[in-house]
Amino acid sequence: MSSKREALINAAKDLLWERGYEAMSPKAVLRASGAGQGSLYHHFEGKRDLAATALEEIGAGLRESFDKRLDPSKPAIKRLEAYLDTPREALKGCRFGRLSHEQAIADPVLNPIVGDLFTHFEKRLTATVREAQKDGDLPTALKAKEIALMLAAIVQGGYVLSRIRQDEAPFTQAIRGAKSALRALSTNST
Amino acid sequence: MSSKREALINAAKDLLWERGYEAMSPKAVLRASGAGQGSLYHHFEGKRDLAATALEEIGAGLRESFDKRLDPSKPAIKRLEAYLDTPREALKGCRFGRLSHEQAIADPVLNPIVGDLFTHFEKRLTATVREAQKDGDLPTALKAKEIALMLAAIVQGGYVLSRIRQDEAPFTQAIRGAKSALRALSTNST
DNA sequence: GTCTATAGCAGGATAGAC
DNA sequence: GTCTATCCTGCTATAGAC
Repeated sequence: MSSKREALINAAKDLLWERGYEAMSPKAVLRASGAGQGSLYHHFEGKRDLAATALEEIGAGLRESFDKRLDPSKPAIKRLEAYLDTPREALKGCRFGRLSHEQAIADPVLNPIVGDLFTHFEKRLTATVREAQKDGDLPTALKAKEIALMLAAIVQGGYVLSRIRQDEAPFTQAIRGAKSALRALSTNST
Repeated sequence: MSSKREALINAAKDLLWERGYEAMSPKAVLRASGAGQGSLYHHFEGKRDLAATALEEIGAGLRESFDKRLDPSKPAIKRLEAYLDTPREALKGCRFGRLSHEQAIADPVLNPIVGDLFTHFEKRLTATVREAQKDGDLPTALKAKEIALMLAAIVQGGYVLSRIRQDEAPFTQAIRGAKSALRALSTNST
């Protein structure tokens, strides 16, 4: 069977989060997984193929937890808050966002894996903002897509600020700023 | 004299922006600067020292243009908009923000160079938000520091989203969302 | 100050035995 | 399917001539 295959993928998932793509060396993957060179190149074409497989799995997990957070049982404005309130490891960074400044993000194989998930986020957030506007919880003068991208940017930018400062506080505070801004917009739009 | 020294620093500045720290190889710096190995290791202790020098210069430039943008001749709320409206190359990324997910950001020599500038940004933005509140242009219920970090995060996150999507639009739209949100908050706070 | 030559080491992939 | 041994390349730094 392919017990080593799974071990390799899991090790790659960890290392992609900890170090990113370029700094994820096959050697480190082998060490972390307990597999030998042969297993890696038997199951995968190479580093990029392994990373692609690992990223697909990571993406599936991220998408699932995102969709769960935006489950339409609560009012739209609460779902936006829930998105902001998603528990996140500010100092480790976003598993996908951290790849954004690597060369790998322009790779034709790897880019869609990351990009398609963000497109999904953007669409769902935009629809949710629009719904909140219909509910009278956000001003209709705002463009839904712009607010959606703004919220996604706050999360991604929060990671950046926290990593630079080596402190969780900037992330937490940026998120709190976003939530209180939403609330201030909300109370004035009725 | 040290004409090669300047050439090395300038090449490093370019490469740090294009590729980041880890991917900036001394060999590439030499090629781009036209200098030989000897010059590099004569003027600098090594790659890290060269990068530190280059980052200091980059940081000085960023600080100057930031301070110019927030010059207190205009009302505070306009200065916040001017900050958001700073011309930026969305697809190249922030010269400092792009380092946030590299190991180098935790380096005791390099981190302060980047971190101190962001601390400066945060302080100045916070003071500006507070001033806008006093002017009656933003709700006093908001915490100035949180809004300041939120704005900085939107810029940094905009870069991330644009790089992931390989498209300037997400950056532009996130910024537009922030500006219209500020305006919506502004018209309601008087 | 600047150059070329070279060293030591790690990244990424291949070969071939078991 | 999995292993170890090996290869080639490029990164970072040092040595020593000019």
